[in-house]
Amino acid sequence: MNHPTPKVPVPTLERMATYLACLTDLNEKQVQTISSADMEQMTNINAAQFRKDLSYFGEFGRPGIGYSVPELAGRISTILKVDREQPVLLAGAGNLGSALAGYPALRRENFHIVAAFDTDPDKIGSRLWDLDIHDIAQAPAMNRALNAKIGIIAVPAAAAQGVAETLVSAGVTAILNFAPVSLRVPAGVAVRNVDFVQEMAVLSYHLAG
Amino acid sequence: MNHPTPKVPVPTLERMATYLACLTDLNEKQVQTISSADMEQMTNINAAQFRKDLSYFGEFGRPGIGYSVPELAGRISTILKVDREQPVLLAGAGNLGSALAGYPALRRENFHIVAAFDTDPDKIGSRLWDLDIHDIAQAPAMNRALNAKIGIIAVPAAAAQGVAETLVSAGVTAILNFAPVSLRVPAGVAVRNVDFVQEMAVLSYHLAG
DNA sequence: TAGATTGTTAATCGATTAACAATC
DNA sequence: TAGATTGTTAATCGATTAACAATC
Repeated sequence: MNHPTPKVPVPTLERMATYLACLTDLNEKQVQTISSADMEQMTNINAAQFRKDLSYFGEFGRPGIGYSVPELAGRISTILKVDREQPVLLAGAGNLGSALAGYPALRRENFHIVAAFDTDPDKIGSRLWDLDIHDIAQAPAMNRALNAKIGIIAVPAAAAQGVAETLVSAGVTAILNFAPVSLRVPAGVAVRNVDFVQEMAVLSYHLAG
Repeated sequence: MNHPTPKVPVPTLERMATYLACLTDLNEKQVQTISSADMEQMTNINAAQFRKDLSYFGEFGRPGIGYSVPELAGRISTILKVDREQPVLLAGAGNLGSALAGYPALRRENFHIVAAFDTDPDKIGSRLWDLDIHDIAQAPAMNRALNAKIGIIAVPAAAAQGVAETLVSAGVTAILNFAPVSLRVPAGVAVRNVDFVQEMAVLSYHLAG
C-alpha cells in the first residue's frame, strides 16, 4: 500500500487553507501564474515554506515559471476536500450559532449548515434563518438522512461535552468547538477549538503596563 | 535593566490562558491545591509542559505539595493582565459583531466592549445591545476618552485593512481579527487571527473519502 | 524520615528556513 | 543559451518531553 501523505503537520494544513483563499482571490482577478516569492509577498509566509508545504502533496509548479493559479487552486481544493459540498450540523442556536448560520463565507466555501440543534425548549421548533431548530437528541436520527460528518459546537461550556458525544453518535467525525473546554472524543474524531477569551487573553498579555 | 520574561513562546501564552480557565473552575469548586499531574489530567497538557510554561514567569509551586489554586489563578491573571477591566473597541456590527458584543464570557473575563463601529449608514446611529453604533471614522476621536488598547475586527475582508489602520490610529495596539486577510500593522501592534473557514478546511482535510 | 512533587537542565522531536542541483 | 524558479536536502531554530537533583 502506498501512503502518499503520511502525516502532514497541522500548521501546513492551516497554511494550505490560506494559500487557497489567496489563490481564489487571484483567480478572480484573472492572474494566471504566481511564484512562491509572489506568494510570500501576499501572505507573509516564507517562499521556502510554501514550496515545502506543497511538497507534502506532490509537485505543482514548473521550475523557471511558477504555478498556474487556477490549477493550483483546484488541486488544493481537492486536497482539503473543499471541492465538494459538505453538510454540517450546528449545535447551539444562540447568538454565535446564529452568526455562524448566517455567515455567507462558510456556504461559499462549500460548508452547508443543514440542521440546527439546541436544548432550550423555547428555541426548539422555532427558526434560525432558513433552518428549523431541533432538539439535540434528534441529531442521530436526523443525521441518518443528512449524513453530515462535520459538527459545530456553539453551546455553553457546561453542555459541550454531552453535545460532542451526541454529535459523535450521530456520525460526526470532525468538530469545530467554540466552547472553552477540552473535549474528550474517540480516536478518529478531529477537533479544532476556537476560544475567544483565550485569544483576547493572549492579546492582553502583549499590552504595555 | 532586568528582563524577567525575555520572550515567551506564543503556545505558552495560549496554554497559560487555558490553565487560568481551569484554575478558575477549580477555585469555584473550592479545590485548594493541585499538582502538575492533576493539571495534565484535566487539560491534556503534559505535566512537564505545564511546569516549563510557568517557569517563564517565576516559581509558583512547592516541591512535594503542588500549587495553591487561588494563588496560582491570581498570579496568572496578573501575568496575562486580565486582572483589570480592559476596554475594547468593536469594529463591525453585523451578525458576528453582535454575537461577540452579546457574549457574556468576554465581559466576565474583564474584556468590556465599550464602543461599536460600522460603516453602514443604516446601522450607524442604531443600537447593538446596550451600545450605540458609531461611524468607524469616529473611532480615533472617541477613543481619546475611552482609551481602549484592544480592538476586534468583525467586518468583511475587503474592509479589514482600512479598519485596522483606523483602529491603530485610534491608539489600539492589539487586534483580534475575524476577517480572512493578513493585516499589515506597524511594529508593536499585536494581531491574532480567527478564521472560521480556515478551521473548517482543516477539519475537512481529516474527513475520510 | 520517606514520599511526593517541584523547577530546571538535557535530550528529543518537529517545524522553519536556507541552499542548491534540477529544469523549464 | 541565460535567467528564473522549482522541489528537496541539509542546517537551523524552537518547542516539547524526559529525567533528576533540590526540597517540602
